[in-house]
Amino acid sequence: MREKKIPLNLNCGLDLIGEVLYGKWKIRLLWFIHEGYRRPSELQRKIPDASRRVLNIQLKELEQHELVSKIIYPVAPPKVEFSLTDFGMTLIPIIAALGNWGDENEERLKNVILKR
Amino acid sequence: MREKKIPLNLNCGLDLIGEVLYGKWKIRLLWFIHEGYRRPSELQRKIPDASRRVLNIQLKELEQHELVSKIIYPVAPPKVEFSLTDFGMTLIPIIAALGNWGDENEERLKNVILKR
DNA sequence: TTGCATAGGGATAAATAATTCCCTATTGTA
DNA sequence: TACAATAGGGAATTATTTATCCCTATGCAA
Repeated sequence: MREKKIPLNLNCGLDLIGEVLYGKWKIRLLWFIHEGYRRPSELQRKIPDASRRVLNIQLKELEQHELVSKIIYPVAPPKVEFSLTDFGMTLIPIIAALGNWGDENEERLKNVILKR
Repeated sequence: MREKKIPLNLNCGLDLIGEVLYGKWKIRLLWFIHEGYRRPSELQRKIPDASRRVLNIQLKELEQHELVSKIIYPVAPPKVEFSLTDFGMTLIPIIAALGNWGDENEERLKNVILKR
């Protein structure tokens, strides 16, 4: 998310949450961090379909939005750990609900997504 | 969503729900239909920031994914009505949770989104 | 008869998002 | 010494999504 030409909509709760949660991998990042995968390389391995680059970028945005915090250990080779902030933690039940809905409807969803 | 070059990920519930809910206006469309705004022109007026075109496209995808159904009345001028399917209805509590989280954290979210 | 409301599609342009490839640096291991 | 793992940024390119503009059609009201 760099400068936008199209003005932001921040009119309602759905606009607001959209601003911080849009991004192909953000919800999964939050979820995996919550599950205890805190280092960039671990997250990378959990989400092999995403490019390293995008994960870095989206992690940085999550950090700017105060959903995760980042600790850089001054060692070599470098060590970095992410964790959910208290604020980020409040999203976990909602993300769980999203994932559950997807799991519960797996059959049907695969059908309608792929049928086209 | 036309042909994709990048393969779909349908590994977990989060992937699946992402496939049907991604799209800038889809969640809002579902919500407004749930609130009783069923005609395309009404939805348009509720979401003036979206172009007519995209709303049509996203409504069509929601229909293909069986979250909404569409009735075309054979009259002139044309009349069309959308409604949530039973399947789509099961998303409403989750969408409500998303919206509530956004509303409850309005201050903070506006801050972190705009501070940059 | 002009204009508006209805619904929606095609073509194209613009904006945004994500990928790919290549670069820096350090330490430990084969 | 060469290579892997660690973390991450720059540039360029591709993919995807959304917006803009223009078109069709019908019926009603001023």
